[in-house]
Amino acid sequence: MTKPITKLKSIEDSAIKLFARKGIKEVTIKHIAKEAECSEGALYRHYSGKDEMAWKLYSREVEKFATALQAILRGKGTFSTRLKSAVELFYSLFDENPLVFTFILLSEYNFPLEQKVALDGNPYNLVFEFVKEGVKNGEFRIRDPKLGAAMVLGLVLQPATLKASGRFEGRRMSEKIHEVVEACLGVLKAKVKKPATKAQRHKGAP
Amino acid sequence: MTKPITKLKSIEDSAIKLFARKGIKEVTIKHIAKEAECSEGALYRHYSGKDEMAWKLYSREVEKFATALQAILRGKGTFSTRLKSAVELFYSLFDENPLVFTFILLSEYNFPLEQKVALDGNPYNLVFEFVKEGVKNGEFRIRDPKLGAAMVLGLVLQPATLKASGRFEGRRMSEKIHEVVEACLGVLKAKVKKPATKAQRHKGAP
Amino acid sequence: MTKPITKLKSIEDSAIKLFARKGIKEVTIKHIAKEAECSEGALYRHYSGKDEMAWKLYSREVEKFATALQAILRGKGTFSTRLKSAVELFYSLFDENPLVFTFILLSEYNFPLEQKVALDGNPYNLVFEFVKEGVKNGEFRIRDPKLGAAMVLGLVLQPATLKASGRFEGRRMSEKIHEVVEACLGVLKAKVKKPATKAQRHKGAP
Amino acid sequence: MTKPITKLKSIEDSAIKLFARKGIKEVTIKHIAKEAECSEGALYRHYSGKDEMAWKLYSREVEKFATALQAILRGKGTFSTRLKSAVELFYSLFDENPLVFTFILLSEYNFPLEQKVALDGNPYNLVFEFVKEGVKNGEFRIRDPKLGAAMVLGLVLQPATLKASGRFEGRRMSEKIHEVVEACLGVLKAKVKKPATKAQRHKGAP
DNA sequence: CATGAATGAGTTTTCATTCAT
DNA sequence: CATGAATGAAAACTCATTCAT
Repeated sequence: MTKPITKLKSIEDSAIKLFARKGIKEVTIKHIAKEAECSEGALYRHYSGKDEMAWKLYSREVEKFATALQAILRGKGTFSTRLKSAVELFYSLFDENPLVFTFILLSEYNFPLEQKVALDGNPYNLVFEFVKEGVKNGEFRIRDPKLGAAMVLGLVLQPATLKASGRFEGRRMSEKIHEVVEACLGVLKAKVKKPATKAQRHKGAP
Repeated sequence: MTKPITKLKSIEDSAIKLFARKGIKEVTIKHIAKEAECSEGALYRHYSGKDEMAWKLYSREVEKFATALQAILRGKGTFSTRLKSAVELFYSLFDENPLVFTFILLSEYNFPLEQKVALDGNPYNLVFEFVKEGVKNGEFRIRDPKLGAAMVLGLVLQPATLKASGRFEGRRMSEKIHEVVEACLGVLKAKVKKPATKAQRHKGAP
Repeated sequence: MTKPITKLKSIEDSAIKLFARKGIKEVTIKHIAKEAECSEGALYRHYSGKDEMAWKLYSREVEKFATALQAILRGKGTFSTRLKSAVELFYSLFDENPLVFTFILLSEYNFPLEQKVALDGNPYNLVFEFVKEGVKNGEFRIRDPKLGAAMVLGLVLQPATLKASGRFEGRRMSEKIHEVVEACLGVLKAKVKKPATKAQRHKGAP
Repeated sequence: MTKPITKLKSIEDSAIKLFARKGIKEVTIKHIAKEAECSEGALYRHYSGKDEMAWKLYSREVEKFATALQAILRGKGTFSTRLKSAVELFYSLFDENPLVFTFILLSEYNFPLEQKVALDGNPYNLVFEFVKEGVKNGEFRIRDPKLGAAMVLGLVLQPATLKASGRFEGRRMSEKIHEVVEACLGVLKAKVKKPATKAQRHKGAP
């Protein structure tokens, strides 16, 4: 019954690992087969070819993340709260499985735009929509929501990207959540939720 | 003596253009030769191969930019002023020559880390150094300068990257300078230079 | 498991044949593939390239021969007897498989010296060692063993080389064994074993 | 008047040096031009191409040597005396200009047989003819003159070849003349000229 | 004339995919 | 089914030779 089924898992893990390290184009079927300790032909039992595999893995992981992200961004709470949860989600998942996120982040430009745009719940779109809503709602007071989304995206991703490429020390991205969220809220000119603690008396636009 | 009549320029321009549009790996010698209207062998008089060419072009352009960036970041004026000039520099150059910057931004991950790190005047390092100085000087009050540099970098680059990949409309990046600079200063918790309006009294951590 | 059905043998045989006839440099992958009736890519499953293949085939054949030669030269019997056996070995193998030996003899100078010298059981070294021993033992009375080894080597190889390059007629090198051995013994100033006929009384050093 | 004419000499010397070290096929026009410190096109002023140059240099040097060799082998004196002079000639010239002889020895198999055979005064033919005459005359008593010529050739060339490739120490081949000549005479079963002095203690001409 | 960049045909090499075993 | 050798089309690279300057 519980027979190990196939080497699919091993193949996919190996592929993601190698894609993350060297880029899709640099990785050959031979590499993957070696890493997964299986034959070169094995891959074709599960995918029609290398390109399909790369795209399937990419979109699967992106959508997995996007689903969680969407739940948060479209969820309850103030926009600021949701933003914070989103960053927490991303950095936690990144810490849990840096290879997957490195793969996602670095493979971004290996697929034609149309494909990516068609992705159900493209993260960039989610963020953009979220910012737009926040602005409409009045909680974010940034002028250009599209620019705001782009800046926030870069602000959150860049530290992770540097970490992925080894140029950012520190054990876990999670440690940075507070500062990053604070920065995001500043960029979006979020209303200070509670003048509560004297903390975060941020950026109130005039 | 004798005239150096050469197709080098044509080859390099063609290569950068194609690299920017399709990615290094997707571009073949044949493509470049066709675009440059020369033979395939011509390239090899100037470079030992495609990979070397890509790296030489990348590092040349990065260093060219880094030199200008350095002059600004290490120049005179308050840190905030210099930051503004740096963003202006980047977005103006981007507008002037989007292909070159697209090439740089999207090729980033096609080179092994060691190579990039060894780059004279690596932009990330310049920004990090700049932020650190700004913090030491007291003009920036962000806690973690390394994180700050990463966030600012992402914040500035991401809109350009989206533009480069066609997902960010708007004619010119230059139009965004003001908002981006403002965001950067917020992230770094810059002291408000002139208590101009009473605006921007932000982010003082407790 | 699964059958290893391979064209390796065919590729190697074809390569040796062609290398022997036209020289390594003149032979293209295309030639080999055609002769072996396989695709050009097939070679690369077994060797990293043409040069590696040539060297591997060369060294394999040289070492194969060197092993047999060593067994004889370090074996039992008088030095003269062993020398005779060695010549017999070489000429018999040459007759059996002229292509292989032609390949070896004519490819000699296609490999950098260091590679050849590193060859396990380099035939020249074997012969030199053998002559040195023979001198120490007193059976060979030549003054300069290194020179002796060189001369004997040339004496034995040159007729074969001429044969290999088509300038030496005669069906089989084996027919020449007796005369060649006699010449070798003379060169090395071998003690006359049995004052057999009064022949061979030449070369007697005082 | 005495203007340096051309770089022909420099080109030829460079070519011979490189051919000797790496083999004709391995040497490119670029190599030669660099070594000769001239342009790649310069060569074509003197030769119609690389192959022609190689053959012209080869045949020129071979014929130069062959002419001298012929004068000796067809000259006066006993066959043994002439043989001695021939070896002296070869080893002296080799010592004077090892690169030229290395080039000749190693390039041997880079030209089609027909070309070489057509060479005026092919050294192998000269030696063969000489041995045949010596046998007819009765001074050499070897049975098979063709084999004898081959063996003598190998015996003389092999030490030089090893020297050329650095596997034979000793300052000069000339030092070996006596022993080599003695060996040659033994191989050819030369009549002892004068049982005279107690043995041939060298080359005294009659 | 000399130069060295360009040519272009030929060669080597790569590698996703197929398929006989 | 799994394997890994073979395929073959595409890509990269080489280099003798040409020729504009």
